[in-house]
Amino acid sequence: MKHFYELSSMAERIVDAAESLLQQHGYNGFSYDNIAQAVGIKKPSVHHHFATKSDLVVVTVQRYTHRFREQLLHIEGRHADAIDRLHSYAGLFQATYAANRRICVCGMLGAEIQGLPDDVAAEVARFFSINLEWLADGFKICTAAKQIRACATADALAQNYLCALEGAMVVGRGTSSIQGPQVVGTTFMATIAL
Amino acid sequence: MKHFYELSSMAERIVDAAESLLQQHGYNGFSYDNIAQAVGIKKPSVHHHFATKSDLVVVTVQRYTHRFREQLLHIEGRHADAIDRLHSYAGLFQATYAANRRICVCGMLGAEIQGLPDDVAAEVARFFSINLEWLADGFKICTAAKQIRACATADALAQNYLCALEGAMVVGRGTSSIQGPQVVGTTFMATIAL
DNA sequence: GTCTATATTGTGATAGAC
DNA sequence: GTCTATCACAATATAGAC
Repeated sequence: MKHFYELSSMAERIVDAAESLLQQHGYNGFSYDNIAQAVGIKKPSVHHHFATKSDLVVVTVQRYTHRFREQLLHIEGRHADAIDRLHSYAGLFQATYAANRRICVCGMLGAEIQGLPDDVAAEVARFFSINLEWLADGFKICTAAKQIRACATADALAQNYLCALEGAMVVGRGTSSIQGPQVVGTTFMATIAL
Repeated sequence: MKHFYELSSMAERIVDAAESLLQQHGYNGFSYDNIAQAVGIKKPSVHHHFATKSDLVVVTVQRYTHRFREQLLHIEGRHADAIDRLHSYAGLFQATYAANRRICVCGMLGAEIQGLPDDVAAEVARFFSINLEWLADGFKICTAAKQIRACATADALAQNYLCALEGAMVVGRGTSSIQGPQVVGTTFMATIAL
């Protein structure tokens, strides 16, 4: 399997298309032909770059997770305060949702997880683990610094925050809401504020 | 379109199968042949009961929503206290998730909403509206009775609670967690407790 | 790398016999 | 109500020419 660092420019465009289609229609909702049309080549040419659909999606999720980690680092660079970092975190989901109500790649794949290839499922689990760990670290700092009320463990708060944001994308879509995950994140942070 | 009240026993079994398949694989993840095998008839016989897939799914969601409302009424009958009612609400999601990690029919369809037939999308929106309204009423009572901290509006709390529970099913699946939405609901209620 | 052509299987849906 | 047979099409994937 190719690493997303060594993708040709066409392979990169294919992954771009796959990411977008995954966010809008899910694993079972797009085909190699959709990809082919999106990037302007024929179906078999897509197979030349990614032999199987599961290959393509694994690489797509790996790149998605990698970029997410870059964003987390970016937040750490911009905000010294843990509360500010956690607040900014919701902005990552908001930015995705604001782009034509796209949802998190792993939120979509999490819903579809039964019937997904094992290697895809493993990447989804990895994405959530990374996020839960990052969030838990943030909530630990807030708790230790007494910046939030001691109402739950850092792990439980991390889980709640992530679930609320992922759920906000799904519910927002279901209700055709223009309002995105940010407001849900803001409410959550308000409920645990001192 | 048939109403779910006047379904023959075979039609009922077909809707049972559709509900289960929707919760596990989503709209794009099951076929009429899957249904046929689940209930032990052939594919064209399924079409005899539900002419199109969108017909079948609309009726399935309508019945699902109806049963959910029955459960809400049941909760109101068992609990006089609004806090208890809201806590019980999470149990509805927990029961679904406990059955082989199934997720909410409308959580799944909400994620897939792009590309779904319009009449299906309308039923999904209706499910969420009903739930948000019921929850908002509960949080209004809690707020008025000063049973919770005044940290957000009742509408915002309702939205947060529903999103957290829907998200918990998706994230739980993605991480192969045995722990379900109940614990997320409990954490949320703890964060707004006095 | 890209293409045409094709294999194979699955899909939603219909016709018409029983 | 159920079946066999079939349609028209879309899916993932491969072979092999250019």
